[in-house]
Amino acid sequence: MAPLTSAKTRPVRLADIAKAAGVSHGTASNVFARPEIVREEVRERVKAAAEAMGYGGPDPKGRLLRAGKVNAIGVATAEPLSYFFEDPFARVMMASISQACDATGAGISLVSAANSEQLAWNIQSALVDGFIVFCVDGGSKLVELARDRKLPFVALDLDSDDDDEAVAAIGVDNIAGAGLAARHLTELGHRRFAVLALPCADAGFGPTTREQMEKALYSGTRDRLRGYFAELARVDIDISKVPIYETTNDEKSVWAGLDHIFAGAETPTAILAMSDRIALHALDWLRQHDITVPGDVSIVGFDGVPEGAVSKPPLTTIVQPIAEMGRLAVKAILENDGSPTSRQSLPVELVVRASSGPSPA
Amino acid sequence: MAPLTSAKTRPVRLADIAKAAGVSHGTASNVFARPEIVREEVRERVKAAAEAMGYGGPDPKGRLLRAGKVNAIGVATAEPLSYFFEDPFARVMMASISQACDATGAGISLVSAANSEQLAWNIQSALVDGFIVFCVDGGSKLVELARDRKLPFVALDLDSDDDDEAVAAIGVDNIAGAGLAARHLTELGHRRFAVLALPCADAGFGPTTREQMEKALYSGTRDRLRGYFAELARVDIDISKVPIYETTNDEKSVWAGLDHIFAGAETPTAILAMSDRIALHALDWLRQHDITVPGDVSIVGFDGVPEGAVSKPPLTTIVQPIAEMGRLAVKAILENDGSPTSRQSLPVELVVRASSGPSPA
DNA sequence: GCCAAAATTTGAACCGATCCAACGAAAGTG
DNA sequence: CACTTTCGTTGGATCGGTTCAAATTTTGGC
Repeated sequence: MAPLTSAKTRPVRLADIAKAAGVSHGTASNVFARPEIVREEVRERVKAAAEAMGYGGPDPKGRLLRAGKVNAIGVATAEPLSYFFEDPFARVMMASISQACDATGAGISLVSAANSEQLAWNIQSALVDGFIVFCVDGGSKLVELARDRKLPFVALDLDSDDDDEAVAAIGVDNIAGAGLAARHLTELGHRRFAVLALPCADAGFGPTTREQMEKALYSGTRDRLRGYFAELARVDIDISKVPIYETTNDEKSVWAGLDHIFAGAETPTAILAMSDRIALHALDWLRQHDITVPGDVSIVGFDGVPEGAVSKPPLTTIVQPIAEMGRLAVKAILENDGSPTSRQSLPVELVVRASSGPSPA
Repeated sequence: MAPLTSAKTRPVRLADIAKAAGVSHGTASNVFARPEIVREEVRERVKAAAEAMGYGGPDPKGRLLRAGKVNAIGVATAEPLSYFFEDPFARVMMASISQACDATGAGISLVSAANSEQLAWNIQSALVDGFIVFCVDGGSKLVELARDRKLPFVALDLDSDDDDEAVAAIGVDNIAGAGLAARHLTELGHRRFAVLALPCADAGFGPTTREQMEKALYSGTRDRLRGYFAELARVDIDISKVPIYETTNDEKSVWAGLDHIFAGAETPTAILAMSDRIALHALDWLRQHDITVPGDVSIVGFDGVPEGAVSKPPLTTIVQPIAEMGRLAVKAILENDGSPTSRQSLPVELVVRASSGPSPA
């Protein structure tokens, strides 16, 4: 084949325009990186050559290798990428992370490890200066992978049991928070409880037990349950009778859970929901079944997402300092050069709104 | 200074462990990239060396340069990064973009060009295989920068006037959509209108005019206005009397706009809101001022965000095929090797819900 | 017009990997 | 035993830039 035009249009490199302009590539590089140190005449010549050859500026790929810094932080989760835009908790967290990044000019790379095949690879090949790992589920595997990259990283809401390793982690005291929720309801006179739990095992939902929940993948789940039950036990409620329904944090499983719970003879007057998302779906179910909140049933969520403030009725919940957590996480990545800092546990707060009231009993 | 331990802990490179294991760097590379072609004994030796020296696997920076593909697409906007998580329209769009990316295993890099200093740099240095540009505002500058990278890119909702250049763009027919909204209201008998507009000039809000709006930075704004007025004029409404209030798409400016509009002697019975976000804020204002919707005032939004379906009352709006747009955009990036494809205009649809009704007059 | 100082430009080294042609050794074949 | 294959390994080229010490040109002073 004779060269028709130029066959494969191989992208123009800096070296090409250097040659075309008759300067060394060192000078060509300077034209783009530090134009002020290049004589004007030469600068114009190089720029003209670049223009003529359709050169789109120095390729960041090349620069990266030398500079070392990507100027972006990776946010990793074991959920699909859309989790970041659909889950209320994640959204609030991401909004605060992104504000912190904006302030410093850093970019954000979203990396998902939803299927375990790509999981490892996505994390291993992410071009980032550090990781923030969302540990909602399958956290420890993610943390391990992220740590193997030897980059600065922070785990959000890491497994509290997992502190054998010195990893930086930012979380809240789930046990105390759950205790707060339970106590709020017992103080209102409730004695018949039900728990709508976050996922425990892989991708299933249905009634479960305390023993089962102790194996939860994500320790936040475990800790919240422990917190609930410690408080209920404290006021002599027979915790063996409290139904626990494991959900997948979505409408379908929550509704199935409530179908199940309210099918029993002795229906609860108080529901402990492990996330606001669960609680909000529950509110929908209760409304559709003409069960008044908080008249017939009280419900307390967990997280403190903005939607909870405008739901019908507004949700009593345990609010996490989500924005603060995001800010701290970014700060930890950007200021930390790799060495793990200590784990931080932030306080949670009970915010009483209209979804909880005195027991009807 | 005598070398205490090893001074600056320079990160371990593949070459280091190759030396330590007594193999060539080619073989060391194979151990990680294609372990099956390396003899087991050697493989183990190299892995052991890597482990011992704390090597975190091949650095993607290096690989990138050779491989060329980043396996991530960049999503750019002139808004702050948090826009992606806070704006309802952006969220829905991002959710669909991220689903498409998940399906192909691509990552997502969020790049913001909120302040014009970083603007250029952030886009120029983003490590991505292509760009999806959100053109809500300041679109053309962004598009220009993105195009200069000579990477595949797609503009979402690009300026309709800007088609002098062959850029791939995916958008909706804003004029037709706005026309649909206006016609819906005129068919309900409305004659007194007000328009709550999207930002037109830089970062300001207040009453404005049609002439002013023609200069809108973002042509979607311009086109929607044209669509509204073309329809109103068609049914002989005196469009010179229709107040236009420019908002910044947030609560404060929308409320100020309504304060302004309803302070006048002849209050409107129908409000054309250029975005659902504006419409939803307006709904709040109207409720607080005991103006019933749609009894006293009808309102029609634009975009079709999910929140509109659950507002009080549910919002009549022009829905854009947001998910479809996201899917097409990702497809265009991933399948396109750089050459711009044609612009596509997707159809919009009027969805009548409860925020619009017959004129009270 | 000569020399030192200042301003530019050069070219090689480097960033951290992957890829591949070539080579050596072990295994298989006649 | 010489002769192909096959398998594993090597080392150099390459990706596309940045950086910096040294070389070169300009400028300024006298």
